Amino acid sequence: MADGLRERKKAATREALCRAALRLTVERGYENVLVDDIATAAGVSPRTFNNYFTSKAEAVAHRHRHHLEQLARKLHEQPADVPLWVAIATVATTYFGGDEHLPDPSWAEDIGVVAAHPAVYAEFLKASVLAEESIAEVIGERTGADPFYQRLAAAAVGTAIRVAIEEWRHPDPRPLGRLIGSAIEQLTAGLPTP
Amino acid sequence: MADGLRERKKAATREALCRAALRLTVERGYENVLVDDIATAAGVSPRTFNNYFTSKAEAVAHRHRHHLEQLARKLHEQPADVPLWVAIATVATTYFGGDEHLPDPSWAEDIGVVAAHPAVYAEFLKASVLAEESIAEVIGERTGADPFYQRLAAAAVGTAIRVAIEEWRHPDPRPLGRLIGSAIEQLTAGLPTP
DNA sequence: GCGTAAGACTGCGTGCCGCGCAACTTTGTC
DNA sequence: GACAAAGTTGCGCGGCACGCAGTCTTACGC
Repeated sequence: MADGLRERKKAATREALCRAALRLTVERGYENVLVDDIATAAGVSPRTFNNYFTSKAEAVAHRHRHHLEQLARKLHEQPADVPLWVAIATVATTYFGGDEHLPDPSWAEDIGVVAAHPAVYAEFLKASVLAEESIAEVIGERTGADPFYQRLAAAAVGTAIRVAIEEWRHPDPRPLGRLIGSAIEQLTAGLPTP
Repeated sequence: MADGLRERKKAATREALCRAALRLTVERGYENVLVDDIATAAGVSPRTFNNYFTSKAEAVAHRHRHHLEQLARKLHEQPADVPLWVAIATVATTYFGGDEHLPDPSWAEDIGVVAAHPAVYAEFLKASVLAEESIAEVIGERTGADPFYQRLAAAAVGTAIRVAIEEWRHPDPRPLGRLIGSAIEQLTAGLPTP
């Protein structure tokens, strides 16, 4: 059974844990949050925390992965006759740029704050790469391309979003959606030197 | 003084530490290596280890960063009249593909083995991104392009190498140099769907 | 329904890690 | 040669990740 009570409870706990981890870290700073605090905030024992995440940093970074996987879902829902990169550009700019679609509005800012800690930053990158698997899969469905292309294209998408977020936090006055769009545009143009 | 005894000693210690970390981890597996072991192997006190690296995983992944920064140096040495992406493709394929240029020949295999551990993998990605700063700088010198382009192009190079390494380890029978070349070629062509 | 097996949560205990602190030693400068 | 600056080291501590075993909850066949 893919959707029993068990599964939903687990998903809810994981959700509660990573939300609490991100929120508390934004509020107090990474060093001032104990895993006990996160566990308590999620209504679960400290020991259970490590049944879901292998490190505190991983929990904090997990929401980023979640959102990238949402992106893969949205991409999957795009009509099949839309060219791949048009679909990607559309989804990425609206999901991350269109402020109303995002479940948590301050997310982009939050991860920027949180990723200031080296350990969290590393996990943020890992989360991004893990989510690329989902994106690669969708690209495979759409194009039927070889696995190498799937992974490379998915990685390019992840990279575009990452660089755009970093540029946005620099800060670049342009809105995030526009920066992501610009990054994807330059990539699909073959990165010609301007 | 940029090159006193002090500086050289520090560099030597850092080198010894991350070499030992990588070697021991390849030999015994990440879990079976203590920081004490690494410190001892490098001829330094355990406490000193954390004066150079903030975590064991960081030390293990550091050689990857080192090699990417060597790549940036090689790129810098390329004649200025060579087009950017030709220079990048040349340097990347010869440095990582041409087996004789690499200081440690088994490096590509080693990082593959070592990155099996999630914590190390995260640090491996972080190392890659940190090295991108050096690459971005060189790209800036060569092209005079805006910072956004610099970072995006550098990130694309890092991504191409990462995906090629993962593909190579899958394993794809093609040699690593050729995979990197293919990745860069597809990127500079704008990732057309095959 | 009901019993049983599988799975999840929890408390406890342990070993390792990262780092602050305060000596001590080495390197660089005048 | 003396003084300042920087690096190394031993000590100690708080926290983290996880193995283990017991308890409670969910799933499923009858």
